[in-house]
This record gives sequence, C-alpha cells and structure tokens, in this order.
Amino acid sequence: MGVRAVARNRRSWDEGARPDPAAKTAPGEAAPESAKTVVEFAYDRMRSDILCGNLRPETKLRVDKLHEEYGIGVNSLREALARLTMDGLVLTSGKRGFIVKPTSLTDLKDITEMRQFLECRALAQAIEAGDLDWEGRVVAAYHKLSRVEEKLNDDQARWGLEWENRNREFHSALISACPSPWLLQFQRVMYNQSQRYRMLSLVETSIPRDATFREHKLILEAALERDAPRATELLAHHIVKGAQDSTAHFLAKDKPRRKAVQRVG
Amino acid sequence: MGVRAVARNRRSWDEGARPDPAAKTAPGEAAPESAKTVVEFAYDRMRSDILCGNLRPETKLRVDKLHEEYGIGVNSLREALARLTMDGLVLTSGKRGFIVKPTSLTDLKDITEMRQFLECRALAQAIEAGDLDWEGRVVAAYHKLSRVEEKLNDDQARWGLEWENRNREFHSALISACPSPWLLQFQRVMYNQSQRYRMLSLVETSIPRDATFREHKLILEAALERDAPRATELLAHHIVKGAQDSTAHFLAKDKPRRKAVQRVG
DNA sequence: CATTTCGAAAAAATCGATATTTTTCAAAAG
DNA sequence: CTTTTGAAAAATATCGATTTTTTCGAAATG
Repeated sequence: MGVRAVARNRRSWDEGARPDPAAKTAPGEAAPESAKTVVEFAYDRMRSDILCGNLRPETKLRVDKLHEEYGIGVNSLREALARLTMDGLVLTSGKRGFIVKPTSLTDLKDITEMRQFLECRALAQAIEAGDLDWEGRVVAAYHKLSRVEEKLNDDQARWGLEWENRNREFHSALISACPSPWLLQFQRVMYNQSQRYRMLSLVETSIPRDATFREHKLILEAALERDAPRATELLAHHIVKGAQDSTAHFLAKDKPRRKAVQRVG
Repeated sequence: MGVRAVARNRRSWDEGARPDPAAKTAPGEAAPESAKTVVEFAYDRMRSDILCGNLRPETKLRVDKLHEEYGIGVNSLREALARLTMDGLVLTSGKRGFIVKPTSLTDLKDITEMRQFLECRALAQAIEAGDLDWEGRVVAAYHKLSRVEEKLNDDQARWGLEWENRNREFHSALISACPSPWLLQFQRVMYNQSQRYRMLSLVETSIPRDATFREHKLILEAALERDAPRATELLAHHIVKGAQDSTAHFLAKDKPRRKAVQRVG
C-alpha cells in the first residue's frame, strides 16, 4: 500500500473510441499494420465481421474456435471481446461466454431515434463552431462519397463496402467540428449499430437509393450555408429514411419463422 | 472455414451495462458475491476506486502492481481495464499501458451538458411512459434518499458514500420507465463520469447542499404530477447546480500549479 | 555542451496450459 | 410421457511464464 507514481502526459492516449479505421475485411486481408496491438487487431477485425454481417446476430463466439481461426491467443481475444461488449456489439452472460448481439425491431427503432437525437445535435454544434478547415473536410468527404455513389450503380458488389466507408466519413466530417467529445463518442457507437443493421439488410437486397444521394447533397449545402435548423431537419429525415430500408428487410425476413442457424468465420 | 453453430436464447445476457451495484469499496470489503466472475469483480472494484477517487486521475495502472495488490491474474485485470476503457474511465495508448482518465474543466463541462441533455430526455420519456410501478419505485427511492440526507448533516464522513448510492438510485428510478435502453446506457456512463468529479471534489470539502435536497423534492413532485416540462427543467437546473460545486473545487485546486503526483492503491 | 547511441532494467503484451463451470445426453424414477 | 439425476464432454475462466517493447540513464560522439 502506498506505491507512488508520477503520471506524465507523454503522447497520445486513446479514448475508448478509436479513429474508426473503417471496415477492412471483406475485400482482401491487407491490414495497414502500423504498430497495432494484437488486441486492437482482433478488436477491429471482429468489429468489422460483426458490422459486415460476417458474424451474424446471436452467433456464439467461442474463444477457442476463434483462437484457431484467427491465430490469436485466447486472452487477447477475450480482451477484444470485452471491448466489443461495452460497444454493445457483443453480449456476455455470467460464465456462459459471448454472443453477437441479437437484432430486433425495437432495437433498430431505438438506435434510429438515438442516432437522430445525437447526430442532429452534433451537426448543429458543428455548424455553429465549424471553421474553414471543417468546411474543407466536409467538401472533401462529400466529393469522395459522391464519386463512389456514381460507380455504385454499375457494380454494387464491388463498391458496396467502399460506399460504406465513404458514407461514414462523410457523416463523420459533417459533425467533426462539434466540440463535445462525448457527443461524438456516443454518435459513433450509434452509427456503428445502425451500420450493422444496414449491412445485414444488404446481404441479398441492393439498397442504397438515389434519394439517399440527393439527401447527402442537400445536407452538404445546408451545412455550408450554416443553416443549422434546415441541416438538422434534413439529417433527421435522412437517418429515418435510411433506417426504413433496414426495417423493411427485417419485417420481410421475420415472417418465415426459422431457427437461427449461422456460420461463424 | 464454415463452422456451424446454433444460437439459442438461454437466460440473461448482459448488455455491456451492468445493473450498477453501486460503489462498494471504501466502507468494508464485503462483496455481495453471487456467481460473479473474477473479471466482473475486478471491473467493479476498479470502477469504484476510480469513482471514489481512490485511484486518482492520471494514475498509471500497472498490471503487475495491480496483480499483487488485488490478487487477480493479469489477464483478468487487462480484461477489466479494457471494459473501463470503453467506459471512458481509463485511457490506453499503444503499448504503453493504462492510466486513469485525466480530469479537466472542459471535460467536466462536456459531461455536465451531455448528462443534462440525456437525462432530461430520459426523464421526459419516463414521465410519459411510466406506470404505477414506476411511481412506486420513484417514491421508494426518494424516501430512502431523503432519510440519508437527514443523517448527512450529522456525520458527513459516515454517510457520504451511502448518500452517493441513494442519490444514484433516485436518479435511476426517475428515468427507469424510459423505454430506450440506449438512452439509459449513455445516461449511466455520464452519471458515472459526473459522480467521479463530484467525489473528487468531496475529498476535503463537504459539499452536499440543502438546496440539493430541496431540488430532489421538487423533481419528485413534478414527476409524479406528470409535468414533464417542469420536471425536466428542474432536473436540468439540478444537474448544472451540482456540477458547479465540482467546478469550484476544480478552479480552487488548479491555481497552485503542482506536479501530478498520486497514490496508487 | 548538446545530441545521439547503446544497453540494462522495467513494464506491457502475448501465449500455452490448468482448473472450474456449464452443457449435454441418456438412463432411471415418478 | 415428463421430470429428475448424474456422469461425460465441451466450453469457459483463470493463472503463471515467456516474449516483446519501451523507458531511462550513461557513455560516446560531433
């Protein structure tokens, strides 16, 4: 008792939320691999797999199976799973292991409302506080997104994941001038959740609608004009609209009541 | 590739957020000890220690030190630390270990605003959706809280922690009828954060004000009368007022610029 | 004298193996 | 036929030890 320690501010300390290096599993395997920890690697990969629907809802996550599949020690895997649990992507019960969080209509509704609630506030604050750099980020992100959206009509399968990343970056850029780290953090969590529902509904259907693209443009314009009320209203509508696709898919899939059988890995 | 697994809904699966068994470290050691996992035990204990200020901001959290201090394996500790990281109570950087999240005035401000934002919405929804059971929970929680508040004037040191727990339970009961699990989850995170600042400021000063007690009563009455606008306004005021004490303490402490030296354990 | 290089000591990350618990499955009892 | 019981099997949780990385001071270099 009574060990003394001097704490210094050295370099960058991660706040629970990482910079979201975006999903990188489906296409190839090439990871950017900086000095990433094995735990972070496992965390990113499993998160991607869950978001992409590669690991489907309610899938049991057996540590030893994942161990031989991913080639990562059981402890590191458990550490990553602990993080995912706090992200609300994985559930854990007593001593009965981990499962991918189940999906439900009420959950989707909750997520949609919360994302709307949070992201609109963040956007309003960003519009108020945003400087010229922010405008630059927004314009750049929109540009990159719209280019992918053009190609999306040609080859859905090839550009789908790319679109997801660009879409995330656009939404992220829009609110990047929001001065509240906590608000951004919670928004990120909700965005992940809604992305999971979106990508789960994309497994068979091809969803991204032209209307979505138009909405993006309108939001961009309103944001640059610093019209917070209009921008937030457009964003709120945009979020609800996007969720409707997931909802429709959910309802369609739920009619034929079947056993929940999933592939892991 | 292609391992098959059938997922069933067995019993209760924890959603990242635990039922918050409240702080249980400073008084004795007696844990309720159901079939709690060692990881959960470590998580709860470290969380309490951080919230109570037993582990002060910016303290380095060395796994092997904690290992010999807590008598818990390094892996379980790391798993608990991973959870705390996602709770925003601990920061982790690359391969340089963990520290208790630093405090700052801007962070306190952010937390206060976010807690206000979230908890008021939760309260409004609870007032709208709350049934008779909810009213019962609220009245019961208020009763228990007010009893402790009476005793608090006599012996601050003895009842301080008890008051913290009752206060948490009262606020929790107020919003317990809110139908949004995500909103409740985020509120819980922010409540923890604000509790940490409150308890850090309590180390020397005795804070809980009579005004706080009166505010509690007014909120209770407004909630039971289903007057959502009034209740949320009172709550918003209550949260800001409570944070002012922490702010004051922070400003007072910050003038004499000293090195950040802390005790661990 | 400032800066860089080097190496020992400390700390963190990771792994493999063991101990405990839960689940399964089938036989026996009600 | 349903429920209970109990042993085998599977899966989970936990620990100790090894490997890798960082830290920090001292010596060497410009």
